[in-house]
Amino acid sequence: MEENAPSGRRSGWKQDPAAVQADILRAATEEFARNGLDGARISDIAERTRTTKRMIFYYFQDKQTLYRRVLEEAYRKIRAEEAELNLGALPPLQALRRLVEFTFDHHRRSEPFIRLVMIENIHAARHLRDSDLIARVNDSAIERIRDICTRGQATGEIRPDITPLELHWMISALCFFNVSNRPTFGTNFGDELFTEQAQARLRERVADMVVAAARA
Amino acid sequence: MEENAPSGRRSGWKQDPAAVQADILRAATEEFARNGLDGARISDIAERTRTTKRMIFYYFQDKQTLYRRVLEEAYRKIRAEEAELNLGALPPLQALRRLVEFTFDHHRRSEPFIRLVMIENIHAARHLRDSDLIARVNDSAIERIRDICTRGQATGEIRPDITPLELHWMISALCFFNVSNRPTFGTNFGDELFTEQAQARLRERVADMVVAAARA
DNA sequence: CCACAAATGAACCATGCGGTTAATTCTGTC
DNA sequence: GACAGAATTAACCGCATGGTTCATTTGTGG
Repeated sequence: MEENAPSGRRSGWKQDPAAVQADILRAATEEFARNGLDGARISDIAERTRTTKRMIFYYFQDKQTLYRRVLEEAYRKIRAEEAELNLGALPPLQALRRLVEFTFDHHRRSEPFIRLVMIENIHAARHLRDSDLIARVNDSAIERIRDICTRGQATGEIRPDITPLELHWMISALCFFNVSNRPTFGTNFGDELFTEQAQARLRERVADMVVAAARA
Repeated sequence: MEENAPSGRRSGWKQDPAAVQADILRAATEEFARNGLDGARISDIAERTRTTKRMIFYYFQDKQTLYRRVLEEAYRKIRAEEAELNLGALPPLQALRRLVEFTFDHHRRSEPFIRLVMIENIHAARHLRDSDLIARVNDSAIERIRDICTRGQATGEIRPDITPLELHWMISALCFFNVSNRPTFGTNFGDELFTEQAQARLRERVADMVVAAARA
């Protein structure tokens, strides 16, 4: 009686549209992250799939729409991962440090997402702006910091003249750049900062910087 | 008797190859910075020029070569501008602060360059690596900081366990991100941080952060 | 089991675009 | 002022690539 969830187990079935779409989205994410919107080839995406080029246009109208869906999905996934972090139990400055460290690690593990954001910035966030789905997915990121701030400012541990948005900007800048600009930075100045040890050290330096910026 | 400099005044002359090449390079820089390597159209570049598409291939063999030349020229120009800054006269921490503030302002004014670097990062710095011209143009950036460090560490103002490379990384991250990710950041969280006042404030926050990270 | 829709496959199409050909005009030289 | 080589123009080309057409298969509800 109860119908299976669309992409659930359908053993015996020959068709599973939801799975096909998910498969396309996965392949497209890889391809767009690797080569950008213009650089990506639909036929290459198709080859990474268990289906054909035809189906890509069947489920997603055109290249731009597919790209937008990829972007939406990537944001959704990343924010969901971030949401798992529970900082409410920690004292404000410790929570902040933990958030920075987590973000540093998380960004390093999320190169495809970082690259999609880079690509979107090259395109002046045109497609991001077109997407209504994303709009309020990001608020949670700020809310998490706002909570830290209000708690910390109540106890006097955090200076009153800093905003959650500024803190988020700092954290993002340092953690994002570390992944996004590794190629040119490494080429220009060597890869010394990208060994495991150097990265661990950098991680603490970044945490120190942000905490120091917030401390009263 | 004395021949004019290639791109100098050639009034009366109908041909000026050097000027044509410079013109192409200028137009190509605009186009590549705006649309990326794949997004840029040679015909669009030609239209922004006083010459034709054919001449682009005549002077620069193909699209990739043109792009590489654009990249080289952009790096050369930017490092030349940065070199004008004279920090030797200032005490170490003051020099560092001045460097951060300068870099913050300079990056804001150099969006096309920032975008070229973003684009190059998307391409894993492939073309940058191909260019031998650029290799040691960047050393000066590190040397400038190294000088500050050695001076500051001699007097004990600067902590001994920080490297010029780390400082450069911090400065770059904060100043670069401010320009590179403005589109997505603004779209996701609003443009509050990008007003003149907020930017001025951010500029000081960034300077504080870096100086604090360096201070013993 | 039939009708109808959703899903799929193979072959095809239009054209934008990077790059070229070949002929023409400059410019400096002997 | 003729010759050689560089600079320039206009017209052209191949083909990769986004997107489509049309026919066929697969699944579902009556």
